[in-house]
Formats: sequence, C-alpha cells, structure tokens
Amino acid sequence: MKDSDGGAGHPAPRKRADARRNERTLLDAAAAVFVTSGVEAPVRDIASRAGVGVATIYRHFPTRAALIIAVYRHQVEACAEAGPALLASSASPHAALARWINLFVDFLVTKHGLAAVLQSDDAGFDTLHAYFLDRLVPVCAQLLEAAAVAGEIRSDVDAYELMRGVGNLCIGADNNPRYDARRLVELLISGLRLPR
Amino acid sequence: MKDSDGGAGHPAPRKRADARRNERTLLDAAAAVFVTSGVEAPVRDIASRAGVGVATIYRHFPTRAALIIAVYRHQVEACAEAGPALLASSASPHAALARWINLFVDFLVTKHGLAAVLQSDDAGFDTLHAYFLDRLVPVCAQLLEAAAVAGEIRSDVDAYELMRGVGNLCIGADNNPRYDARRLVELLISGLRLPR
DNA sequence: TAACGATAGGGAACGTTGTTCCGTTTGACA
DNA sequence: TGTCAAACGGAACAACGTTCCCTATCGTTA
Repeated sequence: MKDSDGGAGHPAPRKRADARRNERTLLDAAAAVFVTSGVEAPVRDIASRAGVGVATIYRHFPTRAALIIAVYRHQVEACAEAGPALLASSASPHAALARWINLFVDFLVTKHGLAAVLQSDDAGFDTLHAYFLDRLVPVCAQLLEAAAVAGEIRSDVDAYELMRGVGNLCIGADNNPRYDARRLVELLISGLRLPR
Repeated sequence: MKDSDGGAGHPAPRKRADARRNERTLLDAAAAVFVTSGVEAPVRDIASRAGVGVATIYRHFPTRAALIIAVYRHQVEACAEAGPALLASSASPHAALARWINLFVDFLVTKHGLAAVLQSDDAGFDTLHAYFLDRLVPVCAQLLEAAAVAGEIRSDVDAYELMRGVGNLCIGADNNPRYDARRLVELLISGLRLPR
C-alpha cells in the first residue's frame, strides 16, 4: 500500500497541479465511459471525453488494467472489508459466505464487461487479475474456512478456484434477461454443502 | 440442415474443384492454428498456413463464427447425439446428465479460447452462439426433464441458463493448474439436487 | 484442342484499434 | 520574470479485421 498523497512521503515529489487535475478528470471520464461502453472502450473515447490527448492516459495509467483498478479500487476495498463484518453479523458462516458472494456478484454484473476482462488471459490484464485476487481471495478463504469449521460445507474447496468460478459465471450477465448469474451462483454455493 | 454434397441437391451447382480443395485445406489449416494459437488467431495466420490469400477465407467462411462452426461441427454433433444415448445407458437420469455435461466440458476445455468466444457478446459471434445453443440446449433440456421427473433434481432449472453457466465455467480452464473447470461444474451440478 | 465466360484467388488498400514518439506548452520555483 | 523539468497533444507506427479490384484458373463448348 503506497501513500497516495497525505503523509510525510519523502520519495513523492508531489506532482504538478495540472497533472493531478488531469488524473482526476481522467478517472471521472473513464468511469463514465465504462458505464456506457464497457471497460474495453477505446482509449481515444476516454481521452476525448476527458478532453486530453491519448498520451496523457498512458502517462497516468501505464496499462488499461491500472486505469480499471483506479476506477474501481474503492468498491473492491469495500467488498473486501465487508467479509469479516458479515461473518460477525450473520447467523451462520454459510449465510455470511452466501451474502458476501452476492455482494461480489452484484458488483461484477453492474460493471459492463469487467467480469470478462477479469478472466482474460491477455498479459495486459495480469495486474488487474492479481489485484482482485490478492484482495478478495483471502477474504473468501476466511469465510470458507469458518463455514468448513462449522461443518456447513465441504472442506476441499479452494478459495481461488471458487472466486474464479463465480467471476466466470458473471460474464455476460448484463443485458441478458435469460441469463441470471445470481441464480447460478446460488446453485454453485448450495453445491458447496456437505454431501449427504 | 442442408445437404452438404451427396444427394439430389438441385440448387447446389457444385462448386469448382479448386474451391472445394481450398475449403478443405482451409479447414485443416484452421484446425491446426486453433490448436496452437486459439480460435481467435489472426486471419492472416490461417491464410498463410493454408497457403492462400485472406480473401479466400472470407469467400468460404463469411465470418469467423462460420469457420469455427465448420471446424468443430462433427464434435458438436457427436456431443448432441450422446445425450439420448447416455440417458438410455446410465443408471439414473442424474448420472446421465452429469456424464453428458462432462462430455461437453471436456470438449470445451480442450479448445483453446472457444469457451470465451462462445460467451462473447461480439455481434460477429452471434451465429456461433446460436449454433451451439440450438444444438445442445434441447439435449440438455431433455436430460434435465428426465432427472426432474425422476425426482432427482429441482425442476426450476432452465437448460439455457445451465448451458451458459457451464460454458462460462470453462473459460480460462486451459493451461491453469489452479483452476479446474470440471470440479466447479461438478459442484454446480450437485447444487441442482433437490434441497431437503 | 482452343477459346471463352464465369468462378475463384491474391494481395494491396482501408478503417479501427492500442501504443509510442517528439515538438510544444505550462507549472513551479528562484 | 526567466528558466527548466514536467506534462501535454496529436501525429506516427504497428497489428488486426475487412473489402476491393485485377488476375488466374476451371469447366464448358465449338
């Protein structure tokens, strides 16, 4: 975790005012374009929406993954932090798990194309991949562990695999009335129950 | 179903010999390139592998979807026909369903990138999408119906949704030792069981 | 067998994307 | 106010899908 601005950051020479202004402008523009055209919208679209040149995007966000991470960082953090909270407030670990997964699914299906890009094996998205996984897999693992200890689910489920699976199920879930990712994820989660 | 060649096809003026030869050559080249570079390999790669110009590809296969369908048609047909056979030979409808889904998963995970393209909302892949769905959803529906009648699974599962879900779970399953689509699909299928 | 017309082919050309480069502008500080 | 590094804009490059047009070839017929 690097200090973004506040604090006594010695090696952070503080960027120029126009640079910081443009960074904010770009984040807003990207967020807006992502909503309408998906996270794979052309770079030029984002640039022109922000009123800057394309090079400015690359200067601030060296890869598209970095831009996507910056746009959604807050929501991912919130999701990650909700895990322990749900575990504390829910009736059972399995209920907490189910609700947390729902949170994640809600996040994904409302971000046009994000789920698809998240599973892409394009090398450019490696850091995006890594960020989501690093942040969320441990939370998922904690919930799985608690539910397993409580004897509610089988104990041979890998958190990484489950997160990938849930992410996959969310692909194409937007604007398709015949495909409801939530329902399938529920099915998957109920498949976690101890066979008997 | 249109007659490919044999039979008394009146409106089929029989293509020129070089055209038929190139079509076969292209199918072979495409199959080979798909194996090494995935189904989204550059058109030029396929053309040069076949020793023809790019326009020749478009003349025979107007869209990439058409080419993919042509390459995998046999295997898809075999999978579709295996459904009723499994239903007849398995101990229970649920077992038949599980085995049939496994067949489908095995097919998908061995075709580099096919699962991803199958769920893509790119308009160019609509016909590919439609072909797979038209051919396989009815088979799946039949198996689901039989299992539901036998009281083995819940009856509120939509075949289309299940097929999409299984297809989604297969995305990125190749060359990733930490992600086993088969395991997750099994979880999903076991989630189909009647809650009790 | 030679000539002809339609069929099919090859590769250049076009449009769209991501990415990089370079000359110009601008903010920060003395 | 002058200087200079930081930041900018847009042109330029590369890779891709797709189309176009001229040429080569096949099948037929005289």
